[in-house]
Amino acid sequence: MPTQSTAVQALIRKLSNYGELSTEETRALADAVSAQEQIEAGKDMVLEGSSPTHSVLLIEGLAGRYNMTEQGQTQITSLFVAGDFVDLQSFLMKPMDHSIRAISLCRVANIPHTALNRISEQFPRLGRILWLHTLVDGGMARRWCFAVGSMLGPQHLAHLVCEMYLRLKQVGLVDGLSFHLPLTQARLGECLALSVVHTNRVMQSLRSQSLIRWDRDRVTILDWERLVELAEFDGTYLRMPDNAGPHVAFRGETLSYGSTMA
Amino acid sequence: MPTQSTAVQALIRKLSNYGELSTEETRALADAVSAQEQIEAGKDMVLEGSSPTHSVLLIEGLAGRYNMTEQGQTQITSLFVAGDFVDLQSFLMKPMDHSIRAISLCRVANIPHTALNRISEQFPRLGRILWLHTLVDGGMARRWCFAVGSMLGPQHLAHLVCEMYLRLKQVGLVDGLSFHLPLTQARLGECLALSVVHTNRVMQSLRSQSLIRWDRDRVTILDWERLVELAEFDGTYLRMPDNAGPHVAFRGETLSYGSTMA
DNA sequence: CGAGTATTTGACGAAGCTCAATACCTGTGG
DNA sequence: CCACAGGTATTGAGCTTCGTCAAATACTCG
Repeated sequence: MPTQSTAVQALIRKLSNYGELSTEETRALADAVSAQEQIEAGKDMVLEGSSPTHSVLLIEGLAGRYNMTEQGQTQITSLFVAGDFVDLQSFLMKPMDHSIRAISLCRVANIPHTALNRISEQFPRLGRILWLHTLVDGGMARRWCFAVGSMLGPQHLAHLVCEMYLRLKQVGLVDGLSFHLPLTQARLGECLALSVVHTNRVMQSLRSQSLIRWDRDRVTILDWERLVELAEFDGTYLRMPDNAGPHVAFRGETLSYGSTMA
Repeated sequence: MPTQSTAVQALIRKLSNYGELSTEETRALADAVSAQEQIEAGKDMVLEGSSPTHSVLLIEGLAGRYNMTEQGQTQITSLFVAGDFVDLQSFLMKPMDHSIRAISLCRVANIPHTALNRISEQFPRLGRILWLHTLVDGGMARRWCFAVGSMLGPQHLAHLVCEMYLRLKQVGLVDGLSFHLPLTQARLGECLALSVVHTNRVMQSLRSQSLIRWDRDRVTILDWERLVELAEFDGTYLRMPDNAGPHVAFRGETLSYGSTMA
């Protein structure tokens, strides 16, 4: 039986990317995390218009942030993997202006906003780290927007695969150049702002160029270098401490998150 | 000669949307704001790849956050108006993963990150308000992404006009249903992810429906109700304290930003 | 007036959408 | 084991939105 500690471990791993955590800080977080819950694939875990009293931490599974037009067209604006806070911003900003849905079966834990309030008062440095977490989330949203607006189908898909590879690698969920990504072509189209039919054709394009294999839930990168080149991928915006990709070039001298905190 | 106090006033007005500021907090901010600078239209004020030591406050003018593809195609992902912090996130997150350009002649002031650090330690509540400011910025980026991904030209332009109207109204820069917006069709196309030619045709579409007038730098809304309807516009994501539009419906019971702070 | 920029128009091509049909895959009950 | 149901992937055909190229028009400033 997975215990609460699994949730805390995921959270600690995520946050310590942005700064070391003391024993007291770790304990404070551990005390704040609720028991885990399961959420079925396709069910919403946070609803647009609601004013949450706690934030949701994703322990396992794939989730997505989305908005819908009145005709029911869905646009996914972020994907979340294990270790991600899916709605930390709801701590300070309510009501929700989007919903969050479990794409595969998810395990989540909650942290009450009262606890976040206490933690960030008592441990200002940890509060900073939480702030930074929301900033990285915002930076990823801007990059997603850039991709949706300026890339054609194949480039965009290549970009998404690069991003998901690095994010999953960071949390230890890749196997060589292969990883589990339970996105149907319909969901993928909602990420790329493409119809299902065209998503299928875009995927065939990358397959025929021997860039990726995508079989059911399993994605395999066949040529990382060419994939990065096609995507014009630069992972700076992911704010990862190590250059996680096999050959990824990060621009900029040194990655210095929160240098004013040092 | 506009003095430094102009900058502080704009900043105070902006931040007090999210919470009242005490005299001490106001003074701390005033002490932190530098003298003003001018930045010519078309010049960058913050560069991708750089690691700023201060954040830039826009006092007057129009600025835009953008990314460019290798072939030089530009995507604007945010617009900034008077009173906006254009890169508050660089306080904690460096290096920049995008640039910010003056679209018209801009007046700006700087706040050193060392000062932000001191302020947020000394006045935790004000620190929270700054955090919230970055969250609202992130929320606007997600909405922009939604719009780019899911709206056709005319609806998207209508949405942009609705947003800019409310944001400019909030800082007192509208005259009835008319406002100054120095965006050429080329720049507008970079916002909407459309070519200049098509942007022109989209604009003619809204004009021929008698929804807007857009003459040089001046935009006039001719029928707010129908414009909102076309755009499916819901201003919740702007987090404005009052329902600023002539007839805008905000969804959600009460706008409660930072309710955990109360 | 003349240069430079911004807007507008026309014609044609490319990217992507919709509709419709077909194939495939997986789990269920008989 | 098979048949079936429901979801997912794939293909083709015709259409829409939007891009590119090229040219003409208008506006602004010196």
